[in-house]
Amino acid sequence: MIRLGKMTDYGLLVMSQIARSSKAELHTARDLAIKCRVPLPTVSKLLKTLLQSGLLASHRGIRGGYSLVREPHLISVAEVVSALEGPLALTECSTNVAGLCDLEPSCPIRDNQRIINQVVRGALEKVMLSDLIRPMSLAAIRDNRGNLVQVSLAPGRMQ
Amino acid sequence: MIRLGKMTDYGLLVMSQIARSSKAELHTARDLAIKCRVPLPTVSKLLKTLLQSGLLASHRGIRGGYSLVREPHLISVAEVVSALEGPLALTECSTNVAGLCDLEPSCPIRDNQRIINQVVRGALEKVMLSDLIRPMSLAAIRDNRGNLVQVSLAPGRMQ
DNA sequence: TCTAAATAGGACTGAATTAGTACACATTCA
DNA sequence: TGAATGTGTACTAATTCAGTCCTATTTAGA
Repeated sequence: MIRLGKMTDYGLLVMSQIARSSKAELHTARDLAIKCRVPLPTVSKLLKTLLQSGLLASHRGIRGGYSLVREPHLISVAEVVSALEGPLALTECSTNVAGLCDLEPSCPIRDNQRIINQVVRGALEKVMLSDLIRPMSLAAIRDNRGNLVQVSLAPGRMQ
Repeated sequence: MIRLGKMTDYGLLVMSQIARSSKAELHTARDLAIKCRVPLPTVSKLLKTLLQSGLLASHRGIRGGYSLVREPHLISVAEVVSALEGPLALTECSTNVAGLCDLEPSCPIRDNQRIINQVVRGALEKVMLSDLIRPMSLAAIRDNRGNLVQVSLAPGRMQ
């Protein structure tokens, strides 16, 4: 249905792992790799990216490690996804300077993308990291007003 | 931010093109290719896929062509995207039979995916094809109750 | 009944992207 | 000073995707 790269999956996994402990606690790349069962170099790469995006803080040197810069309920899935998928152009045309695209000035693709992006982004902004750290029991997310909304996890076509 | 393949973009474009005329009218692959400025073989491929997904009906032979099976306001973007992106496993693990994944039984990746998919799908189900066929002026989509909701198309980081 | 126009289906290829690895360097603390 | 840890860059292998081509089938009309 919607394609999140493997890296993004791992990233969410790593972030939730960090989110499970107290905010101040430091986690080394090695520890996270073991706990998440993801190869160390890959975790390391992820952590660097998340650091650069300002979602993590790092301490170097022996006894170093990574920690969240905010509480889990203040970090949205949208932020993590944005960080890892990059400021992504949906297709090359989104990055065109005006005039390059021969469908200009009323490029319908571009409009479609804008609409869809807006909708999807809005949806992901409502899911917070704290919603992901209860592995088995989540059945609701927060709506715009912070109220819990039922999420149907009914069996069925999952795409 | 979210990656829809080029094919999906084209697909939405083609679908909206068909949706612009009356439901009964037939459109040949050639016509659609010209109007959408997408290569004919590509359009042809798209149409076949959309046909198999039950979103289009076809008439063979000379004077043949494709038409929508439902009114544009009854076809959601989610349906078109599902049809074109395939019954997509977000990562390989979504298709595993139980036991293959060593993170079982409480695979957090899987749960994350389920949550995110649910949220995104819900969002895309609210955008109908008819919302895409007003290229320049769309500023609102329908919410769960069918009311128009403002969509902020403010300039800014578009991911 | 023949022909042209159109869909149907599958095989193939080149290119782009991504996941993952490796290595050299920098920093911190005991 | 040395060990543990993060930082940054470059590279490679694998996968996926977009796009093309070819051939069969169906239909309408001359």
